[in-house]
Amino acid sequence: MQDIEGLAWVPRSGYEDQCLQTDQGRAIRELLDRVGDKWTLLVIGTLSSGVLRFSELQRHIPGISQRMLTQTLRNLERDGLVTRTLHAEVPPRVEYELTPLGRTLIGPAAALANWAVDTQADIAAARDAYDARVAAR
Amino acid sequence: MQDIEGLAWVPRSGYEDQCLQTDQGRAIRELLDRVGDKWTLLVIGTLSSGVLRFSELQRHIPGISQRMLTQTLRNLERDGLVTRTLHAEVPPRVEYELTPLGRTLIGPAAALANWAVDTQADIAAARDAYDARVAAR
DNA sequence: CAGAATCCGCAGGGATACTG
DNA sequence: CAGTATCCCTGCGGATTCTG
Repeated sequence: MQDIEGLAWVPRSGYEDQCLQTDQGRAIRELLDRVGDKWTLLVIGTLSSGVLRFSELQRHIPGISQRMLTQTLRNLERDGLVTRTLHAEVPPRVEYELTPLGRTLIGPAAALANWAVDTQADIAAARDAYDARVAAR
Repeated sequence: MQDIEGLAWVPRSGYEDQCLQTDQGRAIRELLDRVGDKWTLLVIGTLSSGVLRFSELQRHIPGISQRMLTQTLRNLERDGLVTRTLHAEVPPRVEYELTPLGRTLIGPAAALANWAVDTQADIAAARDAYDARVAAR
């Protein structure tokens, strides 16, 4: 863990320095590289409820292809956020589960998801107003 | 604001129902559509420290092009997260600022950014271990 | 200064077919 | 069942040029 107090996303004395050029900027980039794609957050959200096997995951996440589910799970496994357990049976059974590290992402991610839900009405209204303003011109 | 208690990203009674097929799934999609691109979170993070004009924003966010800054700001303005104030001078001066609604995003987004910083060492280690395991085979 | 418009490369991701 | 491999296409975003 490293100290990030001076880099948090909050007002500083002013904004004279370029607060996003260093660690904070990199943090955001890494974050987006890791969970900013189309499926990762959905997979994590689905796995937050417990262990699931491949086909179950696919059924829980409508629209995801085999290819993308595999790819997403591999990346998560590589990052240490998900474990993959292959049971040597026939037919094979593979179970996926969030690691303790992966579970630490649930809180922040859920907060952001809840933000999306809480603000959707306001944002839709703002959008309509904006579009009306543009159309009127 | 609508009730989302039953849809939060937490363990439910089990996972027998498809928790991501409805509101929660849509929330994540909308979230990613809105802030999942390459620059939006960086712009919001930069504006969290106060009012900035176009050129200042561009200087504070290394690597962003005029095109993408403009586009990002337009979207944020349209969603009601940022205000654009054109001062009728010559040369023109345009100032951008987070709206109260936009400011509500700072907390959740910062939490996620901090997660990225806090976990980067663990994730890098997991990655190295994974790659070593794969290379050894 | 703050943009609008245009061109273009390439990576994310969908559809499909095949395999241990 | 749980993948892998291949093809293909869309659109994100960079570079450049032009304007009020």
